[in-house]
Amino acid sequence: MRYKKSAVSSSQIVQAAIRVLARQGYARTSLMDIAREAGMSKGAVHYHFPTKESLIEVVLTTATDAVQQRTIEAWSSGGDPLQSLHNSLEELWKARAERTDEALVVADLLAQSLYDDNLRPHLADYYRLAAEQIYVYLNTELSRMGIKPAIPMEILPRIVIGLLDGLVMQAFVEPDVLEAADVVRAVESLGLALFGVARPPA
Amino acid sequence: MRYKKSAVSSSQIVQAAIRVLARQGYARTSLMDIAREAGMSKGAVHYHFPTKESLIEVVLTTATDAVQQRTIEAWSSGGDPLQSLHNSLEELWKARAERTDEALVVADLLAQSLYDDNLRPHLADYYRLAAEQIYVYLNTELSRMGIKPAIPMEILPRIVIGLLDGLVMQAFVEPDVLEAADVVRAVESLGLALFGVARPPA
Amino acid sequence: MRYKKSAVSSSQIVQAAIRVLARQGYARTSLMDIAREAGMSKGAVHYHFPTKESLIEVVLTTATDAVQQRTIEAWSSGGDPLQSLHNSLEELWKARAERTDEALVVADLLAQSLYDDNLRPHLADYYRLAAEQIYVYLNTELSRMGIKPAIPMEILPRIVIGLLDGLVMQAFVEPDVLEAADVVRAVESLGLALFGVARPPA
Amino acid sequence: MRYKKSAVSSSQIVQAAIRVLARQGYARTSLMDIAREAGMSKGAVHYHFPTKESLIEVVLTTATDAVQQRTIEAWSSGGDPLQSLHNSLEELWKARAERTDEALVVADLLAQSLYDDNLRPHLADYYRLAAEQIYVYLNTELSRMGIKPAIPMEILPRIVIGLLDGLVMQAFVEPDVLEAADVVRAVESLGLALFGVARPPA
DNA sequence: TATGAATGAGCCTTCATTCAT
DNA sequence: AATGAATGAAGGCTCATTCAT
Repeated sequence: MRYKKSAVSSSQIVQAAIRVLARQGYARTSLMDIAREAGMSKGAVHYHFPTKESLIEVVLTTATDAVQQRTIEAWSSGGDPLQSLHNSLEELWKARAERTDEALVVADLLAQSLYDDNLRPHLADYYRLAAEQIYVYLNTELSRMGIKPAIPMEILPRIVIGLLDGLVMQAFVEPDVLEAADVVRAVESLGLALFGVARPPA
Repeated sequence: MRYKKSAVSSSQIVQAAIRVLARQGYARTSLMDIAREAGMSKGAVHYHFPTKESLIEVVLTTATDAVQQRTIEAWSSGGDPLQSLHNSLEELWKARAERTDEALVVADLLAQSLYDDNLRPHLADYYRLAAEQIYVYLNTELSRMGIKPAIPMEILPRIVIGLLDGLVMQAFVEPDVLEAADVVRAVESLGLALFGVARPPA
Repeated sequence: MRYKKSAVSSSQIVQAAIRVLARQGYARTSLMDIAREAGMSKGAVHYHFPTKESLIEVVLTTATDAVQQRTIEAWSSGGDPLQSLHNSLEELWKARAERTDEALVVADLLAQSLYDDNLRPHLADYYRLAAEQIYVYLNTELSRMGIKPAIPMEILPRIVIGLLDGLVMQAFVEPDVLEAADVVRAVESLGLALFGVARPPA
Repeated sequence: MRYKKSAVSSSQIVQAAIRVLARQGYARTSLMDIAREAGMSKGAVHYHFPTKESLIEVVLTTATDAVQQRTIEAWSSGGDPLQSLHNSLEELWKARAERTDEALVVADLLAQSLYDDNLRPHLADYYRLAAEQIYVYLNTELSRMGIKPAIPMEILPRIVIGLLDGLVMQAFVEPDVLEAADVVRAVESLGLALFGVARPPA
């Protein structure tokens, strides 16, 4: 009973932290802010997470998991391969660009991780996992369609992720420059071009 | 005379700030760190830049300018269009991925800018300028080669920048996963595929 | 049965506290440290000792008792009076200087007691008891030997204690400066000189 | 001019710290207490002493110096050797037992030093210096008087210091048990007994 | 133009204590 | 009799900022 409460409080804190971080960014967020958002005392936060770093680590993995989780489902769409690719790309993009709290937190902590040795491995994992997902998906689909990509399959997933992440940052900085439909269509064209397949008319 | 000295000190501070920020990241850098690196007192820094924000703004524009400047030269290579494209892409990549102080600072402040209304416009400018450069270049080259891209020319530069920026973040997080040659070759293939041109053998 | 268990836990806590205090000193010891050493929760410690002060008081009396107890036996050696004195002094010294946990705790809390009105009386008792012991012993021995000291019998025990305590602090601060044999011999000479008796050759 | 101010403030802080420590003891004294006593902000204290430890170190050396300094003068009394010894012992005692702020601080930090590796060396120095002073004095006086002590000259100063320090702690714990006159007379007798000299009648 | 000194708000963390279970 | 959870008051420290010189 008491243990359950701890788990509940613990995740309340993490969720609160994600909300505050999404709103203010890491550099401007104090434990007090998080405690207040979680409706607890500062002491309670420290009871569950001995240091700020330990909390942020959990926050990061939680946020990356959320972003990841949202895309996993998108891969299994089956049916028409072209339509499936389209849907998957769209979800991949939305999961990052829709300014969900988790996506914002990942983007922010990504920069932090450049200088924080505890954070960096988590982001490396995040990239690796995402790359794997895409690799498996593309490998299946492409062999199903009997075509070979123009660039090595090992690097292709990294390209996809990089492209999306980089575009997301632009979208965050200039919200009106990039529209979802345009981006998806462009990425799609790009992907198809690689395999000598013409994009179907919009 | 006095003005010159002031300008010298001022830029010494900015350069010192770029070095320190590249080393420690924004969230872990204090004005004291910067002053020490610049060989001055904290008071002197405040004399030249009334607030920390005002200094960071100048730092950001200086850093983005440096990254920008490095690529401008790359565009004018002329000669064989394919070779020219290759060279330009390579320089574009290196300017971001070589972990120069300026590139690191831009990557770090990019995240800051999500929560800092003073910083964001500068990054928007940076993106806009880079996109314009690429637009002009591609427009010229493509019409020279008489081909039309498969995706709108308006969005194409954004794609290129996004792709490179996104890949750079991965390279920063996992230094050994992406090698320059691979990236350039892949991006190149990607670009060429868009225009139905096969990449020349390595 | 329940009482016994309580008493057991209670004394476990006190013993754990003595160990931790001997290791870290009062100023650096928290109730958590003590609870952990005792293998209990913080709440359990508070169940047995409502406040930290109340625990420390018991710790102090326990520690002084232990130091005291160890010397009591030394007094009853009988036999050759000179040899008896020698043995007693030696034990008196060792009980304090051997860095037993209890001796360290007494030394540490002695300083605390200067500012803690609850602790001071306990130390006063400790001194008084030790002085009494020595008084009784010396009185018996001296009258048995038929000699009179050169300084008042009332102050003599205080002198002995003071001498030993003061030397112990030096020994604690500089472990290698004072060797047990030297100290005992010196104190012995001192004592004997007071009564015009030459110390027997080593 | 500015430098002087710094030195002044710095020593104001140290003096304030000594007053507060003498009043409350190390374990109960915060930097805020010291800042308030010094009439400055907490930040100012940290400006002059980066850490609490660094301040305490200076406080300790200042306090031991003060205690030391007070006795140095006492040694040079010249004249009748017995009277000189008496005066010196009296001053030695008073410097410790009169509850001057410095003496209290030394007594308190002495216990701290058992667990603080930065403090211990300072106290070792304090003991060493005091022992040396006494050594030189006694050596001169005794050879002037043509007598030899019953215990080794190397250990004799340690005995004197230990005796006084130990008695001081008793006096601090039980202010009314030990009176200065009694102590001095007793110590004097003790010293003289060592050399076979009868103490002159009070 | 530059410095040393000082401020004060805020930060992360520790800790004795309370309390429901 | 004991625990896990939570509190809230300090505590030491950092830091952007101000100011007299």
